[in-house]
Amino acid sequence: MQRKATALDVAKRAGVSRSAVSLVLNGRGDGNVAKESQDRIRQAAADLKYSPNPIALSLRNQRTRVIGIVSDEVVVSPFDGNIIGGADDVARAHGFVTVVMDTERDASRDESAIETLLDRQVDGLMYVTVGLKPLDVPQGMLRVPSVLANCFDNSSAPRLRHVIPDEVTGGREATEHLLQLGHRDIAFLAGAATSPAVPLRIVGHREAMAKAAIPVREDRVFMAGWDINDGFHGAMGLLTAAERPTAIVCANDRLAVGVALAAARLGLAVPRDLSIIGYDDESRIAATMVPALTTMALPLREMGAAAMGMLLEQIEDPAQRPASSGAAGGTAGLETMVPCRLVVRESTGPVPAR
Amino acid sequence: MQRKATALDVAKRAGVSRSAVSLVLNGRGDGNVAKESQDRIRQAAADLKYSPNPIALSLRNQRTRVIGIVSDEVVVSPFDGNIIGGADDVARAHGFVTVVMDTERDASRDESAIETLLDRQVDGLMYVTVGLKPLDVPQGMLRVPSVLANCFDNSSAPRLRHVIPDEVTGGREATEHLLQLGHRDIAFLAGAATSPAVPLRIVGHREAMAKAAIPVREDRVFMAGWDINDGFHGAMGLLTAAERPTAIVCANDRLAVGVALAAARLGLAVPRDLSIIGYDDESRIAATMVPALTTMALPLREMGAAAMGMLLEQIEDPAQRPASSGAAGGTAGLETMVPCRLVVRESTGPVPAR
DNA sequence: TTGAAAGCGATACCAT
DNA sequence: ATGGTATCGCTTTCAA
Repeated sequence: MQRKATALDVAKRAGVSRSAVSLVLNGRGDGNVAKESQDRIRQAAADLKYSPNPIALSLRNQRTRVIGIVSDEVVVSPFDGNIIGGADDVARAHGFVTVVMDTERDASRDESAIETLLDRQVDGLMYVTVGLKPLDVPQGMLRVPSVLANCFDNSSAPRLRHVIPDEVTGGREATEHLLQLGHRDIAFLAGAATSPAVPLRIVGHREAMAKAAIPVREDRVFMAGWDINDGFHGAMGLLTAAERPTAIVCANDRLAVGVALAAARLGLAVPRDLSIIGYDDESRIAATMVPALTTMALPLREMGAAAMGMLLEQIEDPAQRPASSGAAGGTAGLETMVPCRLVVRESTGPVPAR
Repeated sequence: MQRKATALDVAKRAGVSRSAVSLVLNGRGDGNVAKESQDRIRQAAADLKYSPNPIALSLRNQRTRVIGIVSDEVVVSPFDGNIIGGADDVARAHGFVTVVMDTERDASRDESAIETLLDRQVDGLMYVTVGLKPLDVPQGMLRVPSVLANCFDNSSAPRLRHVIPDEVTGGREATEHLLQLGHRDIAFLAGAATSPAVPLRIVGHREAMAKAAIPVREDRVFMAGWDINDGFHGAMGLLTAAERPTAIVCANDRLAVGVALAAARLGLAVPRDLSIIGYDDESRIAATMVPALTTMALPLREMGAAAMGMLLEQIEDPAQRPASSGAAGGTAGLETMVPCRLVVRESTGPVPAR
């Protein structure tokens, strides 16, 4: 691997000094370097395929154009990494590179991941989680511009901007979709109480029911868990009771798969006898289910893109950093919510005549 | 963010020169620096929490201790990123950092991702894919030590080492498991012909059948696709025929979900009436299916770890690079196979008495 | 308009 | 045993 061309090589070839090369290639040529020198320099740079060495640049400028992303388990888990995808898109478009460190669900690795990244002089930091969750913000994140995606600062005086999905509206619209189809007895299979998304989605559900003036039966809303078997067992209970709901909202798509399995086992046709709606729009699950799953899609890409946008802004213009803008308490100015999107497929239909 | 301590700060505090600091902190103190100076230096370094600036180190040493990982869609897709997880473990243990760039299934981004990484002076490169596949190795990968994980050099004269799962054995052992349970009429729902894993798994299946002296009915083995609906439709065909198989091997776990859905709809109990075996051991799918899915697990972590191990070896000892070792053609010395692992759960059982 | 020189932070060689 | 100095590649200030 022969060495790359340096600014000195370009300078020699163009018959000028290194400084001239630097000026011209950074657009500060006019008024400093003769027009024809400029042309020769640009030509030489092109000939040699010159591009400045980012390492030297970093050392000199004290900025690396690297954004560190720490994730709880986005990379390693089977969940869609689209938050990171969306973030990376935006970073790349601005000439930044992202480096991702996954702590694999081990919160004790947070600090060290951040330190490693900080040590490598990243210009900014982003923390991404698979599911909505409160985060004990690692100390190090306060030392450079930072932002949170799908999680939020758990401290009493939050300091970091965060981008999260609008779960309440998501929950409400899912139920509203069912209501519009004429359903009145709607069950809600929630996930686990440990996720802050769950109560929010339930609030949305209740709002929709209230607006339609339908009382919510308490035995129709319960924590089930997040997995296929949880959905299966939850649904078996619901569907073998004397009076069964005509529709079930699930807090994720895997629960919905379990529900579908239960329905099939009980000889219930979906959506003829039972409507099912999922949450997440998990790729390779929701769209190809039988029947294809109606679901509330999480705006992962948008969240990642929005978070990265905010971060880059802070980096280019440090005045933007919320830390300095004061006004203690409350997540007010720090929170950005992105709407979820209902994807209607085939697992929901009109309420059965009875 | 006040600036970090530099070697000069340490030198001043210890009352010595920068060179002494460098020597001592790099273990080359003995015989060069007085014992007590050494102590003072180490003390000062500890006091100031000194750690060398990696950027400056990179510039000086022309090695960054960064490994670039390019993936087709490991990050963005809902597939398990454990290859990357395993690779990263090993890298971290050796003081390397990985930076992952996902091309999101757009092969035209390969070269530019590699160039970006090379430009940033990564010490080595690894290409990771979600499924086994032939790869048009990006030119740039030949310029630094590189390795392939879950994919292989598609050229006529392969030059890069690669680590892949032993698919033939995987396919064989899946079928053997069923054979041991007494099944004789076993169907094989393969994925799509575009994946090189498919023919290999089928070869394994045929080997097992041949060893048991059972002829393979051609209508029992076919390309179905990879998704839930593909499994569903494939199984509906198989299970509504006059003579139905007592077991179905699926080329992945989502196919198996589809098969289970079909079985449930047809009133067939699993595994009493039908045994199902999956492939991949997809987390959050296989283990929590109803019934829990017996499946052939891919050794993702091991593959990533093995690949990274080979890569780091090449980096530390350039003589290891296969490019130089010659002996054209054949993937012989370049290929490392890692065995798959059968995970027995509840979707397989003894063949039904008839 | 141009080039020389200082630094960014670290290492390694070479005199002392 | 020790410290001065060149070097990695680049930008930027300052003199000419």
